[in-house]
Amino acid sequence: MGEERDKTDSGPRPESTAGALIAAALEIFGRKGFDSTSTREIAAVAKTNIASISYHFGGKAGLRIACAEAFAAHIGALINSLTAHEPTSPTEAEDLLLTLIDRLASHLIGSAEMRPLVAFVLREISDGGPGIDIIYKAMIGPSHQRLCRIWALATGEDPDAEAVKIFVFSIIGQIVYFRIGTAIVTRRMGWTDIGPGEAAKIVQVLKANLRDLIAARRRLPK
Amino acid sequence: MGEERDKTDSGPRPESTAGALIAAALEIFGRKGFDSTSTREIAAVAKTNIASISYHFGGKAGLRIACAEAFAAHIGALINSLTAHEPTSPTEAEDLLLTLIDRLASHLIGSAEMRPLVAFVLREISDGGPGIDIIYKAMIGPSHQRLCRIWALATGEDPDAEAVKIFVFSIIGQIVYFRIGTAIVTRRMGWTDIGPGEAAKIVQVLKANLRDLIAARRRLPK
DNA sequence: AGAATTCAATCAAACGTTTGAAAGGTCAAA
DNA sequence: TTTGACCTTTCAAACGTTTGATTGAATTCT
Repeated sequence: MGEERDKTDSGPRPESTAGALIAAALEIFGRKGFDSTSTREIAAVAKTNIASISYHFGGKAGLRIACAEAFAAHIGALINSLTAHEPTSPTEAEDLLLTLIDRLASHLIGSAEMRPLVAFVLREISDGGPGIDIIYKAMIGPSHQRLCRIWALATGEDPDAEAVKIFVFSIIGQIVYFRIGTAIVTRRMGWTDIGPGEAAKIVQVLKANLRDLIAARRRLPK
Repeated sequence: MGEERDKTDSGPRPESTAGALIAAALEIFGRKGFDSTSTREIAAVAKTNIASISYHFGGKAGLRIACAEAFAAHIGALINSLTAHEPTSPTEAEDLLLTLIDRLASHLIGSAEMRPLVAFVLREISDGGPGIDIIYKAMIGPSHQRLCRIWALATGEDPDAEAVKIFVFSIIGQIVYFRIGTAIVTRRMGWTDIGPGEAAKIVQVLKANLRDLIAARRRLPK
């Protein structure tokens, strides 16, 4: 029973061997994919022995799940911090919506700190990996539901309507694509990469889009 | 100990070994990723010997590039067929824009025929594979540039403006996400998968979004 | 016949995992 | 305080399997 976690620190711990393995695996899994990552490379980056992976996580697959759990734990606090305030009026909901999209996009696109975590999650999703379940429950499910509620309050639509759910996904899709298709975007834009400066320009466009969409829906009577 | 193969078959199409390998690789690469796909599985699906891959394409990496080229050739005709008509007025541009998004989204999300091709391309993009160059030149570059032109005509903005380019990517991102995040979307929506029926609902939302965004931009004076 | 292609068999390298021993820590008994 | 048994953790080495690629003979086509 060698399971222990440090509650004072957020994210994977670089101190213990298990924490170092999770941190290393999270980064390499995200960058190269699960199958393309060898246990030897993970152990080397974590500065430990290969056998530690089997010892602590039962194997490579177990380490993958531990990475998803570590991400969920790390992102949980961030989600909760954004869930503190609940809007009561449509205008308040609109402001909150714009703020949330700003934060979400900045973290997803621009943040260098979040880059490995985001890469891991996106790869897990597009690969249909076993981490989807954990990630969905910890992050996507609650976030999407909440965004639907706020959007419904802002526009007067039904938060449980199919079209509203799809719409919220389309907004998220706008953001996610700039991470997935970074190689394409940078090439077309003439950028070398998407740093904070480029991310700011993108966020500006996405916020303008959302503003226009809210205005268009608000104009329609219930 | 072998099974006889009738070469004088009257099968549906007499496919060459190279063609069968490309078709098989395209499908498996798209579904499982390049590294996770073994040459043995490709050869088995293509009903040929492993050595054929090295013989025809010089190796696994060569087959990957051949897949990208095959996709580019296949998609080139489709792109050209949509590029036939050039709009002259803003309203004409708006109609064309909506039509193009409809076609693009239907092919990307709903089409069962295109599914393997789309999966391969998206994986190549997110993996930063060597096929990006071919795919960009054959499909993404021309398409994006053209969409920028049409959008600019519809709204009176500058087709070379940075914000316009980013905006067009955001529209594409809306579509792509429903392919990338199919596992997430179906789970939240309570669907089993995204077939033609679900795709139609999504396209409807995306077209409404685009309509609203055009109206909002059009309203602003030049 | 001669070139082009496909085949079974085989190669070295890399893979994830396992092994048994060594190292580190804890704690009750001496 | 010292001792020694016990448990956890780390380590080098090796395991069997699978990988992409290659070989030379067999087959097919021109």
